[in-house]
Amino acid sequence: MTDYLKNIESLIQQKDLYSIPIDDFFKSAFSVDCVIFGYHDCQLKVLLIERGTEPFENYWALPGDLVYPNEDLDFAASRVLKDLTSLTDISIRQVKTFGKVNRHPLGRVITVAYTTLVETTDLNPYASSWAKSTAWHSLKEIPQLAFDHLEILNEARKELNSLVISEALWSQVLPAKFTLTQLQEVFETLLDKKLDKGNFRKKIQEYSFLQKLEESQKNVNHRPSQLYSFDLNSFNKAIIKGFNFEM
Amino acid sequence: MTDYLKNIESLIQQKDLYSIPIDDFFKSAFSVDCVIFGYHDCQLKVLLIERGTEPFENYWALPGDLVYPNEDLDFAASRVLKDLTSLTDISIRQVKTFGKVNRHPLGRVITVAYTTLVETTDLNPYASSWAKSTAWHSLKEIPQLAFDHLEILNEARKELNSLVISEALWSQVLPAKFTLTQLQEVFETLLDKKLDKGNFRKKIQEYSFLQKLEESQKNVNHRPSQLYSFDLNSFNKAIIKGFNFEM
DNA sequence: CGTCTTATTGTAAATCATACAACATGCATC
DNA sequence: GATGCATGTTGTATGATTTACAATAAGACG
Repeated sequence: MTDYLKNIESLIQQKDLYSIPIDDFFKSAFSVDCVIFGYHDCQLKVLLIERGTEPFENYWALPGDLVYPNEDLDFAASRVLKDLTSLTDISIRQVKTFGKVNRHPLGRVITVAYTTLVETTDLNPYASSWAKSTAWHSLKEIPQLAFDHLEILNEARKELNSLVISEALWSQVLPAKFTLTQLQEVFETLLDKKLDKGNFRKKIQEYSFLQKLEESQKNVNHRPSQLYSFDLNSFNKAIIKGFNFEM
Repeated sequence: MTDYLKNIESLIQQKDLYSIPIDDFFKSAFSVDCVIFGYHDCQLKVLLIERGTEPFENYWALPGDLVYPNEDLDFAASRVLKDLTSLTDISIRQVKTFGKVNRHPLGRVITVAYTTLVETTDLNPYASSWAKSTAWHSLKEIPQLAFDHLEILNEARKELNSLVISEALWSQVLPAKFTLTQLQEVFETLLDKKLDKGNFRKKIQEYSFLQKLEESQKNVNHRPSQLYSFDLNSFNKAIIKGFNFEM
């Protein structure tokens, strides 16, 4: 028995569970599953992989992975995202942990769900060796998913709206210079409702994190729109002030 | 190698991590830690245990436990609560999962934090065999805590306010028949601010989950107050309708 | 220049939040 | 029983915010 397991043994003993062999506790693993939402052109999709191995071979699933022994949980989520999409510096947030006993047919695996929002065209997702393919799926046409991934997806979708606001995830799907109409479209897509143009502008501009640029749109066959950029510093200050914002 | 581990091996192979020995993945465990807030008489406290064993012997810590091999995660949280307080039928909610590599000195242990709110006097918490003592601590006087438990406590405190509203946790700290003043006191304690009596009443009564009873207070040396009860059915209906409520 | 399209600003009405006051009611005391 | 006390309960005036909708602005294009 390794030193490591001896340590673990002392852990177990703390809990007065002498009747359960120590090995039984450490026959378990944890994984991360990523719900990567993609936005493009007023459409919201989610990135799924097609599994190439059992269990659930040929099923679609959320991209995920076991967590490395020496890897922080949050880091593992960023790694899965990066391996799949090559995107870094993307804010990815924990949603919830799923831990039913039988959620994985091969053993006890609890999984921590993470979610984020990216621009669909920012990336060429590629299938890793054990996935047959990857594809963006409209949220209205989700195929049957492996494991409890449909439940995970639904929880993440619920979480998305608040993250878009509280974490400014919207800034990840807009170009560095954007118009207020583009910004409004992102909100409308995510909230799945029309917003009044005038009211949206009044409200959003009360917050200081929108920086009016000297520039405006070019080559459009109508009145060109003022361009704005996202000021992360002001946004963080606003968060500290305790900042409350609904649409 | 057991069948179980063979299964796990196929799990690992899916991830193309042949360079990492399978055993390394399964030298990890997961636990639940419970942030049990206690309310009584306009005071908010948290239930801590004093550790009787290493690591962190003699430190105060959140009550927690490893998750049994055949136990759902949510169930484990209820079990910890029940073992410690004998309370059942209490709504306990997941807060967040903490998974830094070195958060536990003895090995890789990720922990899922849960939180709830109970009436302090509803229970006599008793120390289990590996805890020297348990006690309610005021949130203003938290001793040094074991592990990353201070961080967990702070996250749970942030979550508490929204749960009090969205999950009606307040109903767990009031008697079956209560006055609006009592209800207001719960909100004031949790939000840590005074609320206007008239406005509070107007707002809270717009929601249908407060049921006016035929009864009123007895034996008080002032005008007796109308008693109300909590109607869980209406509350659930309100939630389905998508229900938004701030104080 | 006139028309098209979208951007931007304005405004009236309705709704909601806030602060504060008035009144009600049972108990205690005289 | 009349009076005062303490808290419960209801009302209202004010201002802030939201909402719906309209008016105007500005560049493209013929």
